[in-house]
Order: sequence, then C-alpha cells, then structure tokens
Amino acid sequence: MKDENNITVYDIADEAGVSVSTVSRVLNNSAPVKEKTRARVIKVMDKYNFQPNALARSLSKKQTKTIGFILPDITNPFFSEVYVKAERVALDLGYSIFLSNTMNDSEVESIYLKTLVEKQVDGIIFMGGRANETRTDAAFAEEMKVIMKKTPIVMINGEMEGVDCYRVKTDEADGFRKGLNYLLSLGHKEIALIGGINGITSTDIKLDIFGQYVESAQIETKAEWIIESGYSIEGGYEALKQLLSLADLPTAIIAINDFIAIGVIKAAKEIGLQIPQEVSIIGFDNIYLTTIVLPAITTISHNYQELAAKAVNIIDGINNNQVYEKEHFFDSELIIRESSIGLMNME
Amino acid sequence: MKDENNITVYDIADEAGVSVSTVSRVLNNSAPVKEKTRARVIKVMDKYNFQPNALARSLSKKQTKTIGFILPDITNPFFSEVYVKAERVALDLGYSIFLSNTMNDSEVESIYLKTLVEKQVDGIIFMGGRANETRTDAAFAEEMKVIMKKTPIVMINGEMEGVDCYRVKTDEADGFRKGLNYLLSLGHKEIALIGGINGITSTDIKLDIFGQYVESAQIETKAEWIIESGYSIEGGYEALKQLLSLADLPTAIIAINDFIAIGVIKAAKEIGLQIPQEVSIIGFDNIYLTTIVLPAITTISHNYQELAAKAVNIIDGINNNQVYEKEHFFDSELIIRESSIGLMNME
DNA sequence: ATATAAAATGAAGCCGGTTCCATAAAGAGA
DNA sequence: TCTCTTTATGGAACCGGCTTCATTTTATAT
Repeated sequence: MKDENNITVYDIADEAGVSVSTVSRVLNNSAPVKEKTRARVIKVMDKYNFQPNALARSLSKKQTKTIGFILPDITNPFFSEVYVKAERVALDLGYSIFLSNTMNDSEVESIYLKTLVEKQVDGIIFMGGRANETRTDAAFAEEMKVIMKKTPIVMINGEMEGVDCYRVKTDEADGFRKGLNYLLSLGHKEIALIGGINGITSTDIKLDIFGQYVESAQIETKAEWIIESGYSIEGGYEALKQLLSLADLPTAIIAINDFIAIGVIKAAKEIGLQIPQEVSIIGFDNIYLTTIVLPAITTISHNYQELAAKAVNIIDGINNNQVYEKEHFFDSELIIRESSIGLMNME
Repeated sequence: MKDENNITVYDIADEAGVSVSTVSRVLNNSAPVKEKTRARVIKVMDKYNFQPNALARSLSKKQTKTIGFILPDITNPFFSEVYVKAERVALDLGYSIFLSNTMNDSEVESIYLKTLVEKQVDGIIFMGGRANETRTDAAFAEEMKVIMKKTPIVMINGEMEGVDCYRVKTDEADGFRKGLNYLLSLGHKEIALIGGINGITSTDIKLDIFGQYVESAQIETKAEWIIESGYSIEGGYEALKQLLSLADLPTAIIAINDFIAIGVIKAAKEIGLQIPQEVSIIGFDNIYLTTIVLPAITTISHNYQELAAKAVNIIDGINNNQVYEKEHFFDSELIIRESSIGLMNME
C-alpha cells in the first residue's frame, strides 16, 4: 500500500515488475530499454502521476539545474529586465533561478551567497553589490574567491578588484562616447554631466571619457556642471534644481543613467523648464520608463538580451565542461527619442 | 586525503574523532553535546569552512526551506513590490525563493508548476495566471488540485473556480468604494470607468460596484464612458483618445489600475487636456510610478506588506503544522495626490 | 562504594534518486 | 544447434545529510 502522494522509483519499479535501475533508465533515457518494458514502466508512472524527486537526483548527480541570481533591487527596471531575459534562457536550458534581492545590504548579500552555495546552485549571476561599512571590499573578494572554487560566478556589468570571476559587460565607454558624439553632432558644446558615484566603475568610466572630451576641447563644461548625485530619480531631481541655481546653464545634459534623466525631467516640468527646447538631455540604459515619460528620453541601450543570455550560457557551459574567456563585452546602441534636439532648434 | 572543496559531515567527524551523529547534533543543535566535544567539532568545521549540503539535508528532512513564487511579469512594479516584501519575510524565516516569471504564458506556467513540485518546494505563492487557448480553466484547476495534495498553494489577489487553495487578498470592493466615495465627496457625479477585462475577478468586482452606484443614482455615467481596455499603459492611452472623441465628457475618471491611469495621463498631455483642471483621475494599486508621473496620481493603496507577508507566513506555518483559514482579506487605503481636485475648482 | 538515573555518543538505516558492475536474455554467425 | 556478441536488466553501493535506538559515560543519591 503506497502513499499515493509520494510515489518513488521503488514504487514504480515494484508495480511494473522491474528494478529501479530500469525505471531510472526510462526516466533519463540513459540506456536502451526494451520497448515493451519501457511502455510498462511509463504506464505505471502515468497511473500515479509520478514526478521524480529533484533533490535526490541532484544529490547523486551533483547538479541541481539551479542558478542563483543576486541583484540589488528587482523593482528597478534596469535589473528586472536583465533578470527576465536570463530567466527565459535559463528555462530553455532547464534551469530554475533563486532570485536574491539584496536591497544593497551587504549583510543580506553574504547570507544569500552562503545559502546559494549550500543549496548547491550550478552557478551564480551577480549584479551590483558594493562594499559598505559592515564589510570591506577585501573581505568580500575573499568570500567570492572561496565560493568560486566550487561554484562559477558570472558578474554582469561589474568589477571586483582581485576577483577573477567571469564577467559579461556592456562596453560602457563606447556607449557613452556614442552619446557624447551624438550631442556634439547636434551642435551642443556646453554640456553638463549629472549623476553617479565616484569610485563605482560605471561612473568612473564615464567621468574619464567626459574628461577626455573636455581636454580635447570638444566639450566646454564647468566644475559646477558635473554633479555627482547617485543613481536615483531623486538624485536627478535635486541635481537639476542645483544646476538651475547657477548663472550659466549648459545647452545639454548627459545623465549617468535613465533614472537620473527622469528625475531631471520631473524637476524641469515642475519648474517650467522646457525639454528639449531649452535644454537637451540624454540618459543611459534604455529602461522602459524612458518611453513612458514625456518627453520620451534619448538614451543608450545596452544589449540586455545578449548580456543576460551570455551569463546563463556561461554557467550552463561550465557545467558541461566547456571553457570560456573570463571577459565578454557587448555593444550598446544610441536610441534617439524626444528629449534632445539640435542647438539651432532651441528656443 | 579529503577534497578540500567538498567537505562532508563524515570528514568532519573523522578529523574531530567523533561520529557523524554528533556532528549533526552540533550542526542542528538538536541534542545536547558535551561542551568540549562541540568545541572540537566546531573547530574542525571552521578549519575547512564547512557548509552542509542542503540537498542532503532537505532530502532527509523532507523540507527544503524553499518557496516558489509564480507571477506573470516581474518588470511590472505591482508584482515586483509584492515579491520584494515576500522575499524579505522569507529570508527572515530562512527560505529562499524560486521566482517564476510566466509572462502570461500558461505553458510556461505549467512547466514551472511541475518543476517547483519536483524541486520539493515547501509552498507555492501564486499571482495572476489566466487560462488561455492552450489550457482551459478546468484543466488548470485540475493541475492545481493535484499539486495541493502535496504542496500548499497561496494565491494572492486571485481566484480560481473550484480550487480551494489559500487566498490572501485585498478587499478590492472596499477599496474601490473608497475611491468612488472620494470622487463623490469632491462633487464629481459624471464619472467614467476605464480599463479592465471582463471575466477577471478584479474587473468584475469593480464593475459591479460601479453599477451599484449608478443604480442608486449617486453616479451618472454613459455606456461609452465605460471602456474595457485591459491593464496596460497603452490601454489607458487608447481609452482616453476614444473618450475624447465623444461629445459629452465626464468630470472624473476612475481607472481600473495605475497603469491605465498613467496611460490616460500620457495621452492627456499629448492632446493638451489638463489634469486635474479639466478632468480628475484616480488609479488603483499605488505602484511607485504614480509619484513619478506628473501630476502624481491619486490612487488606492493595497496593503502590500501585509499581503506578501501573510502569504509567506501561511506557507511557513503550514510546514509547522499550523492551521489557517483559507481566505484572508486586507485593507486598502486612499492616497490623495495631485491628479484629482474638487468639481468647483475645475476650469 | 553501589545502584540508578541522566547525559553523551555511536551504529546503522533511511531519504529517493543514479550508476557501475555483473548477469541474463536475445540476436548473429558458423 | 551452439558459441559469441549485443542488448536488457538487476543488485548494490553511493550521494550527504538526519534520526532512532542502543550503548557507554557521567552524575546523583543512598
């Protein structure tokens, strides 16, 4: 008398009059089974609606078909869109994903990292995550290294000193240049750079390039036009107010990301500053909100799809003994919308 | 000679000179262990950075400390915000979450449902998910019933004919009444209802109540003012354009959800219709975008926090042999912002 | 010091699959 | 019909923990 809600291969084997080995073979198609036998086994499986216990399977196979995805904030479209694509690719390859939302709390990050390893995930995809008071960069790097001995880690658009994990990343330098070149092509020369946090890779890259353009005299800027105001909508909002308190204004603004651009636009609307008639603005990332806001925001689009897909593919590949380069770069693309116009068209 | 990257309780037991039972006791604090022995065991664990294999543990404990969360679209703030809260509560209780994003594809939904059961999750939280061509409601209900024999299912703000799973839900009827009463209190009487899909619970509830207000002559509406236009931003956008083609216009619009309201506002801006000066609008759900858009949207806030927390708590509780009511209702709250003003203040 | 109860520990089986190895059955060639 | 391969199948160990039960050790009371 078996428990109908908890059928095992043994039950199936019993009733079908075969050994568990045979049931396993039918289940995995791992070795030839006589057609008649197979049919008999399958019939019993169907009868009881048999579903093999993945834990047991994973335990012996040493493979869980599970991926851990760590990111700072899934309510942020930037992350959720990458996540969704990754999940889809994972699904196609038969993986499930443990989503781990850290909300930028490095304690939580550590807990999740530990849990994922205990749960024997086949790989970890890592986005964002910065050191803070409770943990030094070095301590974190150490943590990662220990994990990497056992579990492959793929970092998306991130960098960590001394951690030689896999990295898939947008060529942000190239993308940012595309944005600047576009503004130049519209005739803008007086440009402000808003947003970011010094010390974080994506900010540093952009600041550096901006500096190069200034040095070569392609751009004319002022110290007060470069405002380090984080990555949030509020950051952009405050920054514009700050900018407007100055005597001289730029003709264009390049934002570190779309959230900043959205904040700028929100502030502009409140104040009555016309965009793009009085000032052009472009963002970075191409999150879907850029088309919901008015005016729709000109921005630089990452190759989300490829980025996410590659991360999953690397993990899958490594689990199948393939070998990958450590670093993978992806293209970006300029998306022209309504928030930017040529200098001669301005009011 | 042990494999440093794959230490087991046996290795620990060996080196500490105790039995695995003792190691297990130390690990779980499941029985008294002499202080000296415990110290010795812990020392060896630390030395090797031992992390127990959760698969093995789950297999024997018949508990995975894992929850499956199925929802239609994580890029939608409505879902992601509920998810985030659920994840946080889950984390506190020691659970990890498999996030399963169906993108409204019922095939995907079925695959995930099956996978989650195979992975032996301790419970499934379910949001959205409708039948479509490839699967009838009845077939789906059948699927759920089979799963429920083994795995508890908690549905958030959803209903499924013939499926007696746990349900936590916002009292949407009450919330919608709050919205209507508020509009009435502002002096509005000519009101349009935009959005929704007939046949889906949240639409039907609202339509029903709207009808009651019309019947009692508190609201004056017209057939053309009730526009069934789905749940998306585009739906709201198109609906407003449709509304504006009519001779008579309402003084206020109640949207089925915030996305619809955002679409309406987007369309209004393009056309030059002033909100709230020419028409007031209120939404439902209180997603964070309602404060990013201009004007910020008056809306009805669900009790997200409680909703998500309850769902997780029920699953945890059931796994600890507690008993719960099948249905749990939660309050909603009117959030007044800028998109609505009194009739006498209109232009 | 001795009987007795309580605390600490170990041995072995179990959770539910997979897989290696050996044996049995079936098919091929002489 | 009788070997010689192939193909099918079964047995048993193993993955890495947990847990029951039995046994040993230690503490308490007499």
